[in-house]
Amino acid sequence: MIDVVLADDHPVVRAGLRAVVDGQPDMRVVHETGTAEDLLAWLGGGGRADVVLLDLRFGDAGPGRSRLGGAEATGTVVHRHATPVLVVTTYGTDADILAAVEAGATGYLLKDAPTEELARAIRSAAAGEVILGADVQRRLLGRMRSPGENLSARELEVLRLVAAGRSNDAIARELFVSVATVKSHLAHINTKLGTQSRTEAAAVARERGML
Amino acid sequence: MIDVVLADDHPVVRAGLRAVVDGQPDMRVVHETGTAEDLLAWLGGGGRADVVLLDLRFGDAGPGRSRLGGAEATGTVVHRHATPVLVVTTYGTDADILAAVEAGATGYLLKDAPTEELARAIRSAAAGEVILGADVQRRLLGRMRSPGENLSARELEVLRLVAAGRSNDAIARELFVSVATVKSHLAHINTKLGTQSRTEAAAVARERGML
DNA sequence: CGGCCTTTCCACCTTTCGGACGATGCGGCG
DNA sequence: CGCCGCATCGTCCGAAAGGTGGAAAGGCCG
Repeated sequence: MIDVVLADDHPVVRAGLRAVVDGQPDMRVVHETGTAEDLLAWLGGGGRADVVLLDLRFGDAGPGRSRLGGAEATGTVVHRHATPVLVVTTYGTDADILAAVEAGATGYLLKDAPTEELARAIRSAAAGEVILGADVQRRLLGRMRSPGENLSARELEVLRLVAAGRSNDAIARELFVSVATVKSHLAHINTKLGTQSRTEAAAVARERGML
Repeated sequence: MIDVVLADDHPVVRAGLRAVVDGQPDMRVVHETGTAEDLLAWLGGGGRADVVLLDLRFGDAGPGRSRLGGAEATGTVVHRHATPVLVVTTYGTDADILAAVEAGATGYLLKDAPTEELARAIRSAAAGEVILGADVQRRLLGRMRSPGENLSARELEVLRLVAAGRSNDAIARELFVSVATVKSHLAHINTKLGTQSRTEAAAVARERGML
């Protein structure tokens, strides 16, 4: 019997996952939670499971912004509690997937996956195998081919502000550097992304999920 | 007994909605579908329901792009089949909400709404009442207050290209007008949105879901 | 240690944008 | 009919952004 923990901030989705899991003869839901903190608290308090299903987007919409992201939670669960994490999320942007995989997620599925695929993935995850959905694999490959992610931390920071619509001057003031530096970073960004302008860089960044 | 039809392309979410509905003593699921075409075919083929729960985002992720959007489906169901539609979707951008409300949706809920709220909304919708989730109401108000959507069709077209990273020159060539015209539109856009630059306008446009 | 990358900055120059005018023609509306 | 909003073009000018070509300081790694 596979013990499954559900961690998703959408009650409806949680109910759906529960329905799928309960519909399988060889698995059951042992805990259900809507926040990452809850999940870690339960695991820290003696709870144990064979696999954790979690949504990468925790507290994304509400005004009480990100307290604990899904990626961090994944890392903690995998490393501290030695429990495989199967990430089940709605929108699989490249950045999300990469973050999850880097955090040590055992699998990554989109919510529009059929229920049989989900059940199969849970069994694989419980067995310790790494499984990525077909969609996800395609996206990962596409990402690898594209010349992405060479950006340094600073450059990414600049890019984020550019995408937010700030001017070079505003960015310079915000980062406590000179305008020349911002322009320099931006020049590198444009080179690395193969773009011609700040706006195009912002568009490409969004497309690739680097926001 | 309230007869409910589920229309959502995510099997997991569908299972969740079914679990919620089946958990209520006064309602039941009479049909379940993953595409808008299916939904319309079922209704057209003699099926009837007291309320339709549907996801605005149909066929959004896959490569086989949008065939029939949730908004169009909503309009058809409401007007042709005189059946109330309760939109239940993940991300409630202003544009989505507006589209749904304009299409005649009876209600609009985010998927992170608690199950009781969902059940209440279904009852209200079946009774013909218009109900918007608390989150949604807040967003709509915020939208109304903000000086948005005064943009003309042409301006919006320009804005879209700007957000895609095109230069004025490229936009001019793409729209078969002169650069002066593009600049003129952009000037109006910046005035209407209260922005200072193309990049900022693009950022604001994304934030407000005008993409 | 000597490259290599990152981050910071500079100067000079060209291109692009944005603001501030104005002008035309078109279509709707009272 | 005049007025207004929209779309289309124009000019002039200053500001912002981007390209080129540097340079210096610090970190990392073989």
